[in-house]
Parts: sequence; C-alpha cells; structure tokens
Amino acid sequence: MTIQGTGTARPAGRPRSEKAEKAIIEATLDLIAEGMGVSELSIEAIASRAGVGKTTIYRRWSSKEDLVVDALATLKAPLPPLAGVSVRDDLITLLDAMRAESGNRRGRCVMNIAMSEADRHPRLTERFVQRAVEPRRRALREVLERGVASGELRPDLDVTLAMAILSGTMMWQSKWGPADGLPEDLAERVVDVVLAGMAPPAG
Amino acid sequence: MTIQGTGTARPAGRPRSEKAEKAIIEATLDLIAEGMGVSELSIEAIASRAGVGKTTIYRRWSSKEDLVVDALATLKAPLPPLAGVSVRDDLITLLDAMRAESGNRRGRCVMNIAMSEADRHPRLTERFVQRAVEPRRRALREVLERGVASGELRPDLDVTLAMAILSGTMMWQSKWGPADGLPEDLAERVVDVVLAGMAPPAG
DNA sequence: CCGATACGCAACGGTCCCGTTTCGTAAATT
DNA sequence: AATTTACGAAACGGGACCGTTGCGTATCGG
Repeated sequence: MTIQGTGTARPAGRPRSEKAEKAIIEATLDLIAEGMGVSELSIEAIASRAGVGKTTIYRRWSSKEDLVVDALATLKAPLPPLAGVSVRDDLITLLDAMRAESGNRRGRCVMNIAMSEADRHPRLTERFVQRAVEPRRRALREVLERGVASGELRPDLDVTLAMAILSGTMMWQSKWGPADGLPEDLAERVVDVVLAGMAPPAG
Repeated sequence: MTIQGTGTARPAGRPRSEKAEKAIIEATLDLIAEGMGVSELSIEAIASRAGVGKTTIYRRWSSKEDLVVDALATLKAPLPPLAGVSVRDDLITLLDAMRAESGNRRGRCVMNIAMSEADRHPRLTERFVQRAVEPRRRALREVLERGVASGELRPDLDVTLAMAILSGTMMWQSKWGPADGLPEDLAERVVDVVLAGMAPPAG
C-alpha cells in the first residue's frame, strides 16, 4: 500500500493547484458581477484576470458553460434561518435576504445571470435554477402555505401568484430601484403593503 | 424654382431607399426579439438578414447604438386608453397591456433590452427609458395618485412602492411565468390580490 | 535522480466581426 | 446625355478569441 490513508489514490505527477482553481473561479465571478454576459465572457479575459494560462482553464473545464456553472455553484445560497413564528416575520426575513444579496457584489452575479441569460443558455439556466433559485422558491412557498393553513393568510390565496408578487417586487427594486442600495426597511414595507393590501380597510 | 412644392429641397442623385431602411430596422428588431443582446448584435448579421449591404447601414447610422435606438423608437408604446372610472379597472387595463406585450413578438424586444442591457449601455438605456418606460410609469403613477386622492386607495399608500409591486409582478410573470403565454385574467387577479391584500380581511 | 503531471507563457491557424474602400449598376436631377 | 448619389457585393487590413500545441520550469511519487 503506497496509497494515502484516505483511500483515494493520488495520481502521479504534480497536483493541480487549488490556488489557480480558486483564482479562475474568482475571476469568472468578478467578470459576471461587473455585468458581463456569459456570451461576452472570454476564456482569455478570465485567464488574464486570474493570472493563469489558458491551458490551466481548459485542463479543468471543457466548456465555458461548465466553468460558469461551477463558479455559480460556489455561491452557496445560505437561506436565512426562519423563525417560524409569524408568517409576516418569515416573509420579511426571506425578502430581506434578497435585498441584502442585491447589494452584495457576488449576489449580483445571480441576478445578472438569471435576468440576461435565460433564453440563450437553457442548459446553464436549468442547472442554475435548480441550484440557486429552486431552494428559495421552495422556502417561500412553504411559508405561504403555512400561512394559509394557519389562517394568517387568506384561505383562497393563490400561492403561486403571491410568490410572483413578492419575488417580482424585490427583483424590480434591485434592478431599477435607487442605485445606491435599497433601504433597509424595504422588505418590511413590501410585506406590510402586500399583506394589508392597497385598498383602504373595508370599514 | 426647381424645388418640390413641399418646401424641402430634394438633393441631387438617387434617393435613399425607404424599403432598405425598413428592412434594416425590421432585421434589427427581429434579432433583438430572438434574444440577441446589443453587444452580440453585429452589423454584418443585420445586413445579411435585411438583404442589404453593410454600406447601406453605415451610410445611415454612425453607431450600432444609434441604430438600436431608432429601431426601438419605431415600437411606439400605444398606451391603452384608460376609462378613468375606477382605479381597479384602470390598473387592470395597464397591467393587461403589459401582459399582452410580453406575448407580442416585438414587445419582447423592450423586455429583453430593459432587462439585459441596462448596465452595459447606459446611454442607450437612458434614451430608451425616456421613450418607452417613462410614459407607462407616469400613467401608472397617475392612476395610483388618483386612487389615493379619491379614497379608492389607502391615504398613506407609498405610491412608488406600489408601482414597484405592480410592475415587478408583471415583469416576473413574463420572464418566468408559463412559457406558453400568460393567462388572460392574470392582470385582474394580480390587481385584486394587491388591492385586497394577502391577509384575511380584518373582522 | 526519474518519470509524470501541472504550471505560465507564447505562438499557431482559424473564425468572426469591425469599419472602409472599390466596383459595376440603378435611379434621381439638371 | 451628364452628373450625382445610393445600391448590393466583394475584398481589404486589423483586432479579438477560439481551442491547440510546444516550451522551459515547477512539483509531486517512487
């Protein structure tokens, strides 16, 4: 047994540099965060930004899409823990996480990709949605369904439509809202308006 | 007077072909509608699609942005006439116009540009917003303010936030809603949920 | 030390598009 | 008829990337 104790046989030769790998992914995310679309993203630009030879990229990923998928995958979406006490609080928590991400340098990657590349890169989008979008969507749906069950929300509420309203509002804000960051109480205000409705209370 | 009666002196030589001009703009819009971003849009592709020499394009427009602006300008946004009776009806009219456009081949141009190119082409975006977005935004704001004044909406309603909720919801639907077109009653359902609120009626 | 693999770098031929120029032809004025 | 401008097509030199290859060096196991 000349094999490492871990059980995985280390192949001969110089091992791949983890530093280079990190630099490549960082460079990729940086470029995307700066508004570069996947189509305009060039391997040469990534290599240059990462201080790495193109060979080092091609050795690891066979296509640009694979690289982008892996890069985006490192952006774990740490879903905020939900208190689970009131639906209002949980909704605010979820929406505020979206707000915080839209201000985050890396969070914008997710937005930019989701907004721009949906049509043009369906395979990428599919994997990306499964990894980053679906978990949040599920969390939001669960909160809403819990609210319907508990009576905190209307029994006849169209949960899918409610999800569109909440998500769409936050997305709109992060795209066309004030350029210098969204106000801290935005999520709370959105939730309160949406819960109470825009119409005056029915006397 | 060898000048045309209209008063505009016709310059000597062969006049420019209106047919070619139309073909160029049509080709440009087609490509954008197919999901091509402004950055990926190439003059050669437009010329080829329009059945036109590149010279004919460069003679008329000095930059790609100018061409795109002119092309988008031909998409007049025919704001739907508002009945002005109830705020609910007017909101439904406005939102349903957005729904209809998202199904329209050419309407998608507006969406695609607005979603993807905002960061990368600020000058283009500025002119585009002024021409296509601002009128709708103004109409929506007026309806909401009228509702606040008339008592159909809460007196303390944050109109700007309400606009984000309504617009964002429709945009979200047209981007991630069912691929085979949005349901005809979507606008009505959105407006009713947003007006009445998701919370159950307070006793 | 030796073989194997990875590294950064530079160069390759190929493709796409740029913006310009040239060409022969078409359509208007004078 | 002569002049002027526009037309489509083709070709130009130039630039950006592509994906690949060769180079000398670095780093691993044996």
